[in-house]
Amino acid sequence: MTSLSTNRPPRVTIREVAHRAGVGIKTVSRVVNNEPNVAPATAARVRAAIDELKWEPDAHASNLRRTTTRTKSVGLLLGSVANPFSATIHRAIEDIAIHRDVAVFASSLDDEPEREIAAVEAFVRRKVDGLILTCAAHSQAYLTELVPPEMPVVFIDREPADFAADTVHSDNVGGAELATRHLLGFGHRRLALLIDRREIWTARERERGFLAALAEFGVSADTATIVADLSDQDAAERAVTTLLSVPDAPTAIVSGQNLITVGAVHALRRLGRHHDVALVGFDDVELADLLEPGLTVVAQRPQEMGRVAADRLFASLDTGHRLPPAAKVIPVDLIPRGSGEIRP
Amino acid sequence: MTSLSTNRPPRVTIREVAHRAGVGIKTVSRVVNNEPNVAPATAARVRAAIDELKWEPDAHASNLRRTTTRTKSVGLLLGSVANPFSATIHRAIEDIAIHRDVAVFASSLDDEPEREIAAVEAFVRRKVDGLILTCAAHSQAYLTELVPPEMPVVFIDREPADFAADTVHSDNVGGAELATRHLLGFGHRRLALLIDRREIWTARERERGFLAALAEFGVSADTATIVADLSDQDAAERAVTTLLSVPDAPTAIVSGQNLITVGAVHALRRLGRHHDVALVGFDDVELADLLEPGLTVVAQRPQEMGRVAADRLFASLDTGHRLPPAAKVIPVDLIPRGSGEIRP
DNA sequence: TTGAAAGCGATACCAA
DNA sequence: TTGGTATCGCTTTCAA
Repeated sequence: MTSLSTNRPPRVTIREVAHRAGVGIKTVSRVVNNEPNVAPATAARVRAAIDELKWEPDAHASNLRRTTTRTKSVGLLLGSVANPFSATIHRAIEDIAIHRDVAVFASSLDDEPEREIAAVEAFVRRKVDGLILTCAAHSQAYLTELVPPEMPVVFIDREPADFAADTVHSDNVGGAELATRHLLGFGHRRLALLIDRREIWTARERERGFLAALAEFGVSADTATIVADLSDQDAAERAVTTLLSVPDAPTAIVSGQNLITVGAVHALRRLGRHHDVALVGFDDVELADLLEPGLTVVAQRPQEMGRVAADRLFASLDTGHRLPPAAKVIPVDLIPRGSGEIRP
Repeated sequence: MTSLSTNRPPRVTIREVAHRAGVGIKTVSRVVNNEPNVAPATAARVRAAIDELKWEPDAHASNLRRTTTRTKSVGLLLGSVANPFSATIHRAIEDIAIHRDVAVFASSLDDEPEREIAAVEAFVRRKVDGLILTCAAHSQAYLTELVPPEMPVVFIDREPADFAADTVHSDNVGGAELATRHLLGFGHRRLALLIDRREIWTARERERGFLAALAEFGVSADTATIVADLSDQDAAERAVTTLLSVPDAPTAIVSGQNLITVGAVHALRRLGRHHDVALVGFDDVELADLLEPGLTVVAQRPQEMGRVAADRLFASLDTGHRLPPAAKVIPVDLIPRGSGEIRP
């Protein structure tokens, strides 16, 4: 083998454009970067030359010398891109980003703390302009040294610890209260709560709301069963099966998350108890209205969450630095469809 | 405001590392790029200097001069990141990419041709290493001039036109045949097919399969109703309502896509015909097994599709050039759950 | 309003 | 096995 032919395609450079337009390269640079002090006629000639030559500025070359470099990309950390809740957030963010010609990197964490850090590292290394993250780790202190001080960060769905930044999340306490109060209002006194691992902030918040509603109705927490550590559908299904097999079993269930809800519905159906045990799920699921009975849920607004988070991120990006951290709480909506209106 | 302070952090450069290690910069370059011809002792000294100075090579500077530049990112074009089918593909690809430290950009096209081209442009401009795309445009000829000749491209879910590259898709014709044959086997003779716009390749393929099965059973295509241009749930719901309002209405429905299936189920329920009109959907949907009757579907294997597509992309990337285009057809699975086993 | 010259931080080539 | 030097394509600086 002799000619290892670099085969580099004959790139069009700024120099050729400048020559074609009969100006200096600095003037071409001014035009493409919308800098002031270019005569309209000159700018027009330059633009014509750019079009004729089909020149595209080389991003690497620009960013090399530039002080404030933008990759026009953002990093998004989610539970899983395959989870409908996360996917809806993702789409909402993409819809805002695309208007600004910003591309979105997404990464699935599966609630594993190490993956959160690895993903942040990976995105920072790729020099994303900003980060939107659903945190999985116990503390976000690591962000202080990992993320450049001017890079905007927005937390979505969960509040961070040891790191101050914008946060957007559902009214978890209020939503769980609403669900629980709804069941209590229908006469239930033996309730169960099914939640994910307590390391997860939303699980803790929803538990707080559940307990607050019980207290409000003067129902002792001792009469309630709380099953935690339910991180997938199968675990939830097994938990409900066990739950209902004991004497004085709960007559109503609050599910703390969409996967748990689906698992619970499966269990109730298999046991033939779906017309008998009340169920309210946190977060809506597809086809919930077509089940028999319809599935009552406290619906979140993932699209709104994504939109608000993206707006906030771009606001920081526009001002050129992080805005003072603010927290935005998104309301939830109780949707009665049948399963939550069953009496004990 | 006075000091617009560039605030550029004092960057560590390769020069300082070379000085510290007592070598030339080219030797440092050799070490970080694992090039041959470096004495082990020298390499060790260089590595020590890199660690001490915490030097990280500047990606922009490297990529500027480098001929074969890798950003360790790939672009993924999907129907919508919020559609469960697309989202599952996305996740499968991410799971493979992450092992190679490759990040994934995703873009939702909503089946709009212009967005396909815009998304490809956006990704090429960001110098992704490869592209996986569900095409929405009529022709992919544009890729020839838009995409660098060595950049690997894999089509997923749909076959491209006017551009040869790897393709991964379901057995659409076979799947539609399977669904239709299933209904014909239960005695149905007046069938309806609900599909998306015929510009979409999968819609055309599934129509072919539907017609083939009819022919196989000696049923004239004239007795069948084909409703096309159904691109969302509402349209499907309306179509089914209209469909069943005429005399000699179809007794069985084949739905060509997940959104259409959900719309059809809604219509049947609203009309109270769900125990009466048979339905087989293409592509599985969440909770399908808990409906009454259960929803019979021809399930696709989105996870397998994503995995195969990603494997193929990385195989091309590993060899350093596009592999000869190959087509991989992924099997589908008929899952009988009740709605497809209703007799006329 | 304009442009010439001096980098930016790495890689490529070639001589030592 | 090494390292000097010429780039890479653009932004910055500064003088015209």
